[in-house]
Amino acid sequence: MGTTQLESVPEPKYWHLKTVLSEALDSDFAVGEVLPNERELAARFGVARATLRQALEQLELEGRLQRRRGVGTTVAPPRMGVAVGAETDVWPGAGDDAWQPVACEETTPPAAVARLLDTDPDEQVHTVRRSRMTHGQPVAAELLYVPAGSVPGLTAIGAPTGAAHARAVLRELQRLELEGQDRAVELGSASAEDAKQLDRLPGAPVLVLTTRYVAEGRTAAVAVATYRADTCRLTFGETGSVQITDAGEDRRAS
Amino acid sequence: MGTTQLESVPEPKYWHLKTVLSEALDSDFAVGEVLPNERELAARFGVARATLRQALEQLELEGRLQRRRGVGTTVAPPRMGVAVGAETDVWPGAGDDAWQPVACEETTPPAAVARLLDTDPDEQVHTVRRSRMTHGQPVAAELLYVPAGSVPGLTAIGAPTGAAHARAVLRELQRLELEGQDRAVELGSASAEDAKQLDRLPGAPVLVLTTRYVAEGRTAAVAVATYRADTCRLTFGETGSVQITDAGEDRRAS
DNA sequence: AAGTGGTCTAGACCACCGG
DNA sequence: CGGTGGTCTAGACCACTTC
Repeated sequence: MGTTQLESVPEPKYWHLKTVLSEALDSDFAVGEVLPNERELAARFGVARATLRQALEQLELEGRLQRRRGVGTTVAPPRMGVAVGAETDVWPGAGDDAWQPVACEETTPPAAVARLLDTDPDEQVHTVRRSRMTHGQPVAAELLYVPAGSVPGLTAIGAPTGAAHARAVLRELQRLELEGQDRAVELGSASAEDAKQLDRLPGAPVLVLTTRYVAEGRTAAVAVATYRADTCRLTFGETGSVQITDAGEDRRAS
Repeated sequence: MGTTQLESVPEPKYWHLKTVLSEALDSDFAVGEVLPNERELAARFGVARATLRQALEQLELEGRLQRRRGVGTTVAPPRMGVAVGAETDVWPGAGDDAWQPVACEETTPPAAVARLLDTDPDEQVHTVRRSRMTHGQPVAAELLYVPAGSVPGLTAIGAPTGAAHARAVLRELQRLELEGQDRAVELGSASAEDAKQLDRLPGAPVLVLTTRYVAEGRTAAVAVATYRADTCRLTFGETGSVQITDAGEDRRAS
């Protein structure tokens, strides 16, 4: 009879928690500040720790929080805009950007990359691993796949590994005339190696940027770069004018 | 003494599970096939259901699985490439693309958008909600913010809401000469409204594409489009030639 | 009604970081 | 060493879809 239906569609607890925490972050916390630990927060809100963690995970996914084992949970700064292709039609390593070659070896690329390169699935290609730093933090780990045909000058090589060889491959690549490039972005999760390079745990969410470099009418190289999804916003500038500097998640009040 | 340390760095169970399941998906399952339910899978692998779910969540995040409450877990098809800006320098709604206006109302945009538009934080702007379909599925939900100054022809309006008005705003917008656009991509989670429009649960991972349209030397409009991260790969074509069709997650065997 | 995935609990132990 | 977040368990109930 008088049973007033308070919640016809009961919002999940963790969802409501996320909203409450989000508003608290906006009003009561400064960037870099550490939150109370999970056990205390859970007790304070009267929920199980797992539920509280579900809310924290969402907030971390949205780039609002940063959690580090053994340290604590801190308020994350706004995501940094990372330019990808502001320098359009430029070979990797040309504009002496923030990329830094780490190593190089001969590998058989993943099937999907071999398809883009139009090589045999078991053909070995030069594989350059690079690392991108911004503001002192690692933001991206990249694997650049270069078929032997794209770097004909690299025939007599003594030690086909290491950072030195990586630079040699990049140098040879820049001798080709770049005709264009296609890019694609998708969500992924960090492999064990990428995670280490990005200073995150394996499985951390990443934005996977696949770039296909076209020269002499064919695919000359393919780069697969994984960007930290929690700290990065990928910007694609075209006008050369002021870029989007702070769109970010909708830190709404309503 | 003779204690052979089998696992100096014990891999988490859910991580190992994910690998095993991933390989099983490649070899033993076809796209669209339904997996055994979670309780049975957990029993079969000898883990708690929560642990199994952690592995399934990762695989869903990578676009390998699709889970629907009340139905089951199915093998997802490869992500579809969704072109964003293959038609560069075109106003929204011009190329009669897959976008479809849903509604329009006057709102005060989020603070971040107001900053991009360079309007007062509490100034009302036309807000067009659009929906993008591909292959019969909803892939993106967009909010397009248009300040009154960008559509001077819209002064005497009777009913400033609804799909009809949305089309009117887009029509007026196309009278301006588009000079360029900036884009940014980042990870987000679906709001309740976006989730409904995308046929997902609130909080589902989305790729947020923010586009700034420049005309007459200033920002004439801003679009915030949220793409389903589980099913979409955003492609940025430039050469106009063959695009990246299937890069995707590294379905590796190693 | 039966079966599915989604949420939630109250514990436990582990890996890592700092002093 | 103590404190942090990360993993894992064995249950329970709920919301949704399908028949």
